[in-house]
Amino acid sequence: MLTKRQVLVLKEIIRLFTESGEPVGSKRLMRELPIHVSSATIRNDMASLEDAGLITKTHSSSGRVPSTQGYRYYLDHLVEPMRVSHQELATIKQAFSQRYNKMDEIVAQSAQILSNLTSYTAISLGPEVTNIKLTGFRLVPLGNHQVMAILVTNNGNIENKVFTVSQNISSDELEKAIRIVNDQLVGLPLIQVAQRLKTDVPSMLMQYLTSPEGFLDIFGNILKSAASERFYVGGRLNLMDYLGDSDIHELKKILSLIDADHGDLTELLGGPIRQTPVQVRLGPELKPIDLANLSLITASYDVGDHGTGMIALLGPTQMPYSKMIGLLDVFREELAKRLTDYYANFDQ
Amino acid sequence: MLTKRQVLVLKEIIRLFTESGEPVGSKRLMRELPIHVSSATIRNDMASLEDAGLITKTHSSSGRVPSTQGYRYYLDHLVEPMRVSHQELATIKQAFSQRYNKMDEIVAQSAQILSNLTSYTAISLGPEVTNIKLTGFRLVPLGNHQVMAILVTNNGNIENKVFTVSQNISSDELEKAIRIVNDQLVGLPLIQVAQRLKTDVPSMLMQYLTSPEGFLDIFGNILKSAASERFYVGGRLNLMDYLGDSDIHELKKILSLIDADHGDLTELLGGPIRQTPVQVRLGPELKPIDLANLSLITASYDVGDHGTGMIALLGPTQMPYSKMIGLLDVFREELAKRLTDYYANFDQ
DNA sequence: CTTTAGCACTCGTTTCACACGAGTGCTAAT
DNA sequence: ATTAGCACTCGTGTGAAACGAGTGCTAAAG
Repeated sequence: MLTKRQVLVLKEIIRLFTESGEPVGSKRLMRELPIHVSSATIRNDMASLEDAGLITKTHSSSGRVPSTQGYRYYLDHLVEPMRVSHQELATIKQAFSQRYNKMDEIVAQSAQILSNLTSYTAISLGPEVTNIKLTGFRLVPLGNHQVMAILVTNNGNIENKVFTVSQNISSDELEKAIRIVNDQLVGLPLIQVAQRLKTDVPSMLMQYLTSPEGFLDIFGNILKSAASERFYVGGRLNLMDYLGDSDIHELKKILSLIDADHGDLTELLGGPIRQTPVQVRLGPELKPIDLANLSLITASYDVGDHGTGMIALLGPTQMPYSKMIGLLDVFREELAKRLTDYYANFDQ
Repeated sequence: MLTKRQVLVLKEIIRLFTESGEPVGSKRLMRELPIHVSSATIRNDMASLEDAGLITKTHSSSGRVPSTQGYRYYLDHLVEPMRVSHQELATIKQAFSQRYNKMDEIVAQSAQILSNLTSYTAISLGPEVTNIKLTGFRLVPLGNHQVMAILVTNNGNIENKVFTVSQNISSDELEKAIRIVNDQLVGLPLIQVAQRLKTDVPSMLMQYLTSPEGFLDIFGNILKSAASERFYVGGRLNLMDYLGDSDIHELKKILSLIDADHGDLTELLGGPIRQTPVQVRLGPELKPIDLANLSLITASYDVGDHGTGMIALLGPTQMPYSKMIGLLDVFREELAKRLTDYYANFDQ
């Protein structure tokens, strides 16, 4: 069990180390601490903290640095989120004040805003309803054997792809096929749509199309990309600022991880989307790779019926957590509000 | 004027420096050169080359390194493009052997392929016809006040955007408006389209739409993005490998330059697209910023009536130019061929 | 006139010794 | 329980010395 003063010392070590980036010694602490005790006393406390594994030395006679466990303890018991200033709140609102035509645009921009605000790297992931439903499907002939397929889902996602069809399918036949899709499949969750695409839909299409395979390919293809998660990353290059000392290979590894869409990033954010408060995960606690010297703050945001999304902030372990946690907490609310507004616009 | 042997020495210095990355000394040259002369003789030649400004020392008693002028001389008078192996050619063809549905996909992939092939950074820019023409315009209502606008141009570009319209415009009115656009504007160069959008088109639309402003906004907006150039970059992160020694700020500067679409990149590639052979520009010769230790190989590719595009390779100054120039020369042909095939598919 | 052997010289790199100082742990006194 | 005092540790910085790859120059040989 830690004494009151030991807790104070730990907090101060974290504060000073975050500010200066240098190991903190007992004399320095004596000057900075609000209480008046000698450096020897502080040294005793520091020894206890080290025994508890909360701080370490960089070498046998250096100042102390918070350990991963030290940060963990701090985050679990000591941090108190800082309130964001009115000014900052205004900046956020201002940044969101554009007009958006697609849900994705808002989510993408939120990563941008958050990275600008913090000078770290932000990752955002659109709200995901457990069962996205199909609300519309269109095929638009563009001439020259080209067709654009458009798929609309109830979470506001609009997916489109251009396909080249081998022979000219008569637009009459297409019309009918599209009508079948819209009559039979609209309103169903995407998972069910995908299922029926393999079972009874082909035979229904058979009546109108001589070879429904091409059509099914197109539909299946675009269905797949509508169902897959999409990440947006803002401030990739900020990594270079706060990862300064570490070597270039490390940097490349992290950038590749972030740029590789799907899969790995989902794991980094902690698996499938679910509602969580603002959470901090430290480098060694992260999967799929141990991001030494980095930590990740994640938070979910809630858009009611339209699902739950995630927003995350990747930065150095020596982050001003108090401030960042407060910021993210406000930010998630703003983002949720902005998305709710967006949906309200054409939902009723 | 350089003697035959001096030229040989220069070539060998460049070759060895490219291979090893270390300054080349007279003894090393004596071993590697095909002719048998003493190191003293070589030293004399090296002194002449240094007087001519083609090589320099890193310090007063080090081996020699090619100077920018030295590389310039080499590139202007000495390089002979290496033939690409059958294997490599096969790799290129193989990489292009997918099915493409959009012209952009081919161009984007070409940057990817080229960067994989070389481990450098590749930039590609789609073929640009001096006067792109409008070949089609569609508006597809998606429900919920949303409309997707699709614009097709004769260079195979397909641009689409989703808009939210304030009040429900009757689809009847829209139909008519679209017909006007298609009847009046299709076949015209985009520049003329943009012009007429400001002059006589509004009054024509007036007959069918009560407030054509919204429509014109949409159309103008999408027209703009169809007309703007688009760059594709492959192997951004390779920069980290070949820029290893240089500092992290340099790296960030270059990455920002590359990631900032439009504008700066056009300048880097040497202004507006035109037909050029494979060209090498060295760091100090580059605009808008002096990319010390880097050099840029550019080449245009020609797709006949469908315009001329650019492809470029950014790498370290110590590149195996002979090989890279040969490669890029073959690559431009392959890319042109691939695009020609693509257009032929629905052009007749 | 060109080439070569020889040699003194330069300068970056590595190694080692040494001093400095910030910081520690421990002990004994308060 | 706190504090003053002190020996000890260890990273950092400095300077001298040894090393070696490479150079420029001179004088002899071809």
